[in-house]
Amino acid sequence: MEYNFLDIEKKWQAYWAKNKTYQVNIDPSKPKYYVLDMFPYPSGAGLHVGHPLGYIASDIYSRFKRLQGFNVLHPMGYDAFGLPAEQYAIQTGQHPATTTEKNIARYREQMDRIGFSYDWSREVRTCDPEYYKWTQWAFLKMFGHWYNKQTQKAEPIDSLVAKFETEGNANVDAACGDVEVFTADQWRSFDKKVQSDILMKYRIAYQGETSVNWCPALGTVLANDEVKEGFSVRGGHPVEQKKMKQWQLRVSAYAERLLSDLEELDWTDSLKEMQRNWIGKSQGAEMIFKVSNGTQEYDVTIFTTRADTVFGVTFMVLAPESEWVELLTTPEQKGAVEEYLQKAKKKTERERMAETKKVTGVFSGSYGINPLTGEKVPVWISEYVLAGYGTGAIMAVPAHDSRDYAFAKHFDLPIVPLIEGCDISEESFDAKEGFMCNSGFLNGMTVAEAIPAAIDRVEEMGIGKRKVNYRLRDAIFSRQRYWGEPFPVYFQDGVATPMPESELPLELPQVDKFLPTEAGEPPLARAKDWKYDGFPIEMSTMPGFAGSSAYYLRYMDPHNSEALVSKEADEYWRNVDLYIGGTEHATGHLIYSRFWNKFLYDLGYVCEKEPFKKLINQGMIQGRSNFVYRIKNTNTFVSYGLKDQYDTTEIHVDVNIVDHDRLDMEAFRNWMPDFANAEFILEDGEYICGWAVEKMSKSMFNVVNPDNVCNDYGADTLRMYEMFLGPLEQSKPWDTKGIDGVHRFLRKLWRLYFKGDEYLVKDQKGTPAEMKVLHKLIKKVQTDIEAFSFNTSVSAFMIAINELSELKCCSKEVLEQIVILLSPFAPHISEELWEALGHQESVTFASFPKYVEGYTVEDTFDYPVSFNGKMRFKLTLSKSLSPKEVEAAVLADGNTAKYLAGGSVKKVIVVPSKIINIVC
RNA sequence: GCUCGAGUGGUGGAAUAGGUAGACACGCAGGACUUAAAAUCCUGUGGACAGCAAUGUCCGUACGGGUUCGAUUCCCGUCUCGAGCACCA
Repeated sequence: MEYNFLDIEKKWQAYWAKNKTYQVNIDPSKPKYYVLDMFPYPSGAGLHVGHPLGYIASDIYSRFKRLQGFNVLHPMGYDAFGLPAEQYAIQTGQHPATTTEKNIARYREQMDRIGFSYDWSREVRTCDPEYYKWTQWAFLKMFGHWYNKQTQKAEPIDSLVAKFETEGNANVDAACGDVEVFTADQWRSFDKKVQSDILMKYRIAYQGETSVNWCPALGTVLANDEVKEGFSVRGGHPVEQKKMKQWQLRVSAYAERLLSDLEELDWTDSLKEMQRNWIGKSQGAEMIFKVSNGTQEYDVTIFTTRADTVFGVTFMVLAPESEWVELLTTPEQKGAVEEYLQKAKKKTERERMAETKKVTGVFSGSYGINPLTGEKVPVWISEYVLAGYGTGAIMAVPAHDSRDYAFAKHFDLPIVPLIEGCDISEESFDAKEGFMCNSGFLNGMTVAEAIPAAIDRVEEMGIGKRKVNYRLRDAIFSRQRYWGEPFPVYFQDGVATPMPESELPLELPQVDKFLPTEAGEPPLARAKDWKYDGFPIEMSTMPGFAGSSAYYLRYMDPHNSEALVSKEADEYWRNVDLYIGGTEHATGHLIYSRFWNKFLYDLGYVCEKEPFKKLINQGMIQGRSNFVYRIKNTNTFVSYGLKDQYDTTEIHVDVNIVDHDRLDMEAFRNWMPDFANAEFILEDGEYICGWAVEKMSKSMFNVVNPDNVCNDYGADTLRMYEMFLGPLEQSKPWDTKGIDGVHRFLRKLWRLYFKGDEYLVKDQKGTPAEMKVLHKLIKKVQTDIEAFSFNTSVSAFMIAINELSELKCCSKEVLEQIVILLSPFAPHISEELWEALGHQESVTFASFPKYVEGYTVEDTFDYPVSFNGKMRFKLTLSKSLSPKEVEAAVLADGNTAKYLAGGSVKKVIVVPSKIINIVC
């Protein structure tokens, strides 16, 4: 029997499906382990070789954990709502559900060929009404709750209303928008609309006017993490700032918990750091400056992290969008200010970013009073102050802040140094070091001492207090699109009202077109009868991250129609033990999901406060592109080595018609009509292509399809090769030519069991030499898998199989365990060999072998030797030598001695009071 | 600009509580078996120098320093690449 991978893989994939080998159920007698992949968005292009990398790693780990006796939950599903399907629908008129369905079928087919051990009975799709029912349900819960800062958790909105009715809102410490203080009597006197507007400012899911990232080309708003450098992540269209009324999630309320709970997570430092930066905690103080516009005085609150520099304030700055601007602009400055505001408003986000170094601003006409010095300072308006951070107003200290410095230089404002000996002639001194000067009672202190001292004084004076600010903003939750979850909310006389939970799911309505209406309303405005009880239903839909925020919970209990997840399932599976996916979700999905989980935790629906215990970011697999070189204005192509002798253009060539960088010239002529008559200038009779590592994409003609690899080499080879390529977390280029080595390994393995039709395995014990190879391998594979170092374990397999081949190993005892060890990596061939060894049941249900320490250690001999009568050494030798010989070796040359005793020892290294290596 | 991470043969990459640098694999070169090819197997393969040879010597982990008997590994500085954030007061 030859190693016929095509038949073998087909056979076992069918077997697993038929026997439901990987279906799991709650089993309290076994420890659980939950391994999750970030579910894919099923795009029309299908999977390329890079996509399954993480899935293969998680599959290996899942299979490993099963062998160790864990009850492993390893599900898969589809993040199926999203822009590409909708854009395709706009172009073709096809319903997004149709294309999505088709793409999912294709993904499934491709995944099945690789032999994953998913429990497909638990599959979820975010676009399935039975699934998004629970997305909508969570939204309703968020709508029905507020965040109590005193208890640091979400509480029902009814409890808030009860408080308002009895004592007003003065003692309510909530994460909320700007609300005036009112008494219980006032509250009761408000009409329904006013009450509803006030409550809206407290809700965790709320509707509010805010500056949003508006993408005209896509006709929708986008979240901060969906925008990169002023362009949409999907499609790369320009994005501008616009004020709009939008649904939002009060993620900011959870900022502190999202930050502090990072500590207990087993994530990479870099990923935690990214989240910390995104949350952006900064400790400082708020301070009140009296500001007068000549006729009236106002209290303007500013935020600063450098309270110590208050003696160096020479001006103040307001954000253009700040509400103070209108109040503080004097009649004389009105014209200039308005002109400036107009200009600033017109700029897109992109332009603002491109001009960050350009200093712009305008004087308001008002003056503020420095509360500590009593000095009068001018109040300016400038774009460099952001309305959305802090209070939208700052005290400017040009000597110690580079932005203030640039502004002061540009508008010729005074600069007062506050730190002894600092040089501020060319740039500001931003470092927090040195001793204070020109600073009244702070003089002589270090910066570290002065900051708290200054805040203490400000608090004593009652003109400010300590304050922590976060950069994390609330998530904008509506999208003006069709292909997403509808909001289960309708508007009764302008009051947003939640639908009853019994109405869920609120299904997406049919529409004639997927475009916004001519009036600029979202596509849902096209739906007939988009009404509830005669009232209009919200027309935007939820963003992509809505459906992906709690999918890991749904896998625990995917068919439950009564709850997102039953108590029993939640308490058994708890949370994800191992999560594998790309780093691109660091500040999006992984923040939202944590927020969502914490919210449900507050409400008691889930029992763990963090969703993903351990997280690994797999690297990207890049493409390896090939090039041909066309001599300009001809149809002649010159080989790589000779291209410098001509004036050439580099052209991407399909990697599938190139083998080992040698071009198949006939295939090239047939590839595209343009090249039908191509002529070649060869070196040594071959056309050699150039190459480069680039992103794997259609336009670079470097896409390698996993189906082709499975056809040519088999899924087991693909799986092992992807792991062999390099460390999981590292980006690395795909290069098909290296795959032969892994394939050869599998064939060599096969030949240990079969030679032609002859079955070689004998029912006998392993020899000591064979047992040593086996147990070293067991130890290596186990520690490597536990450390996610899959590339080195593949190497270890290769070495072990080479050694066993050399030993002509035919022991059933040894070869059986080899199969178990290999089964996480190459499940198909393992099943086949396992069956050949006489087992009825799948190798999935075997147990992971235990190594015996005695077999895994080198043969060593310890010699206590004293040297120079002073030092004492312990030598570890790999060959037996007499103490005399060893002593001679050490004495031969003090520290680095050389000893040639019959060729058994080459080098002796002696380290005082340490172990010494002797190499044979 | 700030914050992380990384730089090792022709290629992908091994090896760090400091101890034979280049495991394993690809590629390349040579050989065996074949009419031939495929497949398989064997040998060599960082660089320089010396030798008929076994072998030996020196240089080598981005660059420059430091600690150490000993540094790819630890420390300081420089350069390059990658990722993230970016007027966050």
